[in-house]
Amino acid sequence: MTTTPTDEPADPSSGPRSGTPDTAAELADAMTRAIKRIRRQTGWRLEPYGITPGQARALRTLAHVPGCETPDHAMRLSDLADKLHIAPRSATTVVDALEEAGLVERSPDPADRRAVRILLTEAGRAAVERIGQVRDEVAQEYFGEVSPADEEVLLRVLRSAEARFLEAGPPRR
Amino acid sequence: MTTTPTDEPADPSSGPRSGTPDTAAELADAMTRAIKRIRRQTGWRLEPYGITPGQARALRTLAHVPGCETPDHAMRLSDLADKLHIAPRSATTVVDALEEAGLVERSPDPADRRAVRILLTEAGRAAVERIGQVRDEVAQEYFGEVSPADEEVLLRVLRSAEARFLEAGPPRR
DNA sequence: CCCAGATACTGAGCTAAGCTCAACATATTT
DNA sequence: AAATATGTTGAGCTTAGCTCAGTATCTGGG
Repeated sequence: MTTTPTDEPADPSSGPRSGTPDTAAELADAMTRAIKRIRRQTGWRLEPYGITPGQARALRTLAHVPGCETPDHAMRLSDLADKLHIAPRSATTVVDALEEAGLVERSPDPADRRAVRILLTEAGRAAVERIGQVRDEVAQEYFGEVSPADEEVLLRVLRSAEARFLEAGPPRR
Repeated sequence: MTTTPTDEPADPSSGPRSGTPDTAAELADAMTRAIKRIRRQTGWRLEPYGITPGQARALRTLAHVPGCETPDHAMRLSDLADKLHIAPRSATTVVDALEEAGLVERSPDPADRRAVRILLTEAGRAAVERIGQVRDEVAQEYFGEVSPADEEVLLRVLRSAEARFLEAGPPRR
């Protein structure tokens, strides 16, 4: 949502001048377009490796937790579901596919025999590596020309907006 | 893709300092998180009106073309498909739903009897209005506290990155 | 110690939103 | 006029989600 109607064509020269009340919306739109393109590019470049966008998300999520190699720190299936904002049952399917592809393996939780820990395999770690490279590469192509000073502003602003949002209560609905 | 693994929890205080080679990727991630949250919020707030995210995209796209009230300037179904990056056949289904909901109506193209022009109905225009309001509202909540100066930087950077991208050849694949 | 209720996963079957391929009507070119 | 190209849609498939119910296990109160 808040998707800009004009995706590709959008000419960046138009739009409200800063300070206008709807600059925020314009900002969101510009970011939406950028992210959409970056995601599309990234998806395309991972296709040759047989990694789908959904798998990439899952792998990155799994790899993100510290100690994700060990059966007592790696994510549980339900944790993965939470992070991905999908139902636990759906995470089962995602993990099935990853396991099928040899990128991940289920390991019993040492402390809770109901639970399953998801461990990255060697191939899984390699995939995460590739995903990171592609991600960096694409982002670099898109934002590489931005001056360090501007980058600094961007990051600062995004982070503070994020912090404010998170603070404003847990994701309400 | 290029989706940040840690969605909600991501603490904005971590990450590479600016200037680091992968700042660009960090930027993309931060933007991804922001956009995701904005989209989710927007979707939720449109639910009560019975407007799905997909419909909102389509409506905004349709409303975007100048003269979209007249059967000889309004979008054709295939144009809509292009803009939405979906197959023409899929646009048929989207339009079916919108027509069903009374937000849109098919009108024969005066100049090409194969083609169909998609006109917004009165209700359709009202829906576009609501969508715009919600979009502004959510964006404002997320980016409202950003100083005008920072906003200016953000928009400038996003636009120039966009321009550079578009210039770098039509959406390659 | 045992049981009632909570929790972690998964099987079965559904839905939404995309897709392709082929049919059909109409345009355009030769 | 015929051949080819274009715009839309019917039929049927795929993917990524969902819920609901079932099984296995854990945990807190008696």
